[in-house]
Amino acid sequence: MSRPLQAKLTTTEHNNSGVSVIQSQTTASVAGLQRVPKLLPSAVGVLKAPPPSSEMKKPSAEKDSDEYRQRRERNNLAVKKSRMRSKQKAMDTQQRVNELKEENERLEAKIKLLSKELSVLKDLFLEHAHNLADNVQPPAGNGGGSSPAHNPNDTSANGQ
Amino acid sequence: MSRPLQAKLTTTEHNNSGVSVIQSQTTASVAGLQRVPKLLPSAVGVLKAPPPSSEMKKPSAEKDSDEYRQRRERNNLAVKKSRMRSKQKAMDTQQRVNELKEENERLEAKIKLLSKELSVLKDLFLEHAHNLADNVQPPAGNGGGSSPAHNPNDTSANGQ
DNA sequence: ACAAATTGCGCAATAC
DNA sequence: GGTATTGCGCAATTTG
Repeated sequence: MSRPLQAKLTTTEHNNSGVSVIQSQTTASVAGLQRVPKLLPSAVGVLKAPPPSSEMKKPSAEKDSDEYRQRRERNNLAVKKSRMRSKQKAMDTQQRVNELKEENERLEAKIKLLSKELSVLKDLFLEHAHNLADNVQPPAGNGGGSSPAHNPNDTSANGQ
Repeated sequence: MSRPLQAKLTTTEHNNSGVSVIQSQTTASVAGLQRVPKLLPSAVGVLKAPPPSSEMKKPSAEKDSDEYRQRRERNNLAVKKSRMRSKQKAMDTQQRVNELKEENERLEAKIKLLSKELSVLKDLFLEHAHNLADNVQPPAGNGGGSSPAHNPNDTSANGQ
């Protein structure tokens, strides 16, 4: 029953319509507290001593304090900034994904092209090789039988 | 007054590990109630018509309402969910970037390899072509002089 | 009209 | 002693 309601117009800026969220806040804050801080092992050790006495460290004053208000405002600013950055970063990352995707396609296309070129050259090579083989073959005692059969072996399986 | 404190364990989900940070809690809640200015920013824009009468749409009741509380809780849940997703998405995107980057490197390496292969083949080709030219050249009146000299021209600059 | 999903915002705890 | 981050709840808005 210390401070019913009146803390609203303390601020010197933004909105502050008449709407009040008094108790809901309570609830909220309670919920907030509920959650345990992640770190500090010390807390763990402390969880056994629920100080029944002295519930609130900063009961009334403190929030009226000019200083408090100032700090809050500063923090709010920082928060805003931080969130903006965060959002920006997310967008940048997304952008990066798009760029990389494009680049990827480009590279893939190039690979395709090179592969094709390569296969053409290889074929040409084989052909020539065969021709050469046929020509080089000394027709020793050639009895009319022609055996141009060049073994149709593998085309050098492109392993990769 | 209406709803002192007790709203914490109403929910049936989330953590609530045994660990408790009692006093900070109190402080927090107090702080929460204390300040009220967090209402609608819309009000800011509405600065032209500050309805003196009927300040708050939901003055007292409404928040006590079981229904209100229920709605809030549901929304809180939804918010949490949404935020989780958002965060997850961000992480996924980042992951995607990494994957794409890797893929990119792979592709780039492959391109390098293929290029090399290609250039080798091309060189070979040229060489053969020259050899052929030399051979094909009818050595008419071969006087024992051997001229295997095939012009050492360019190695087909690899244009890119 | 309604419920879930998003979004902006402030608070407080914490990390740095 | 300060800013930066993070989780959270509220309320307004958007979306289906």
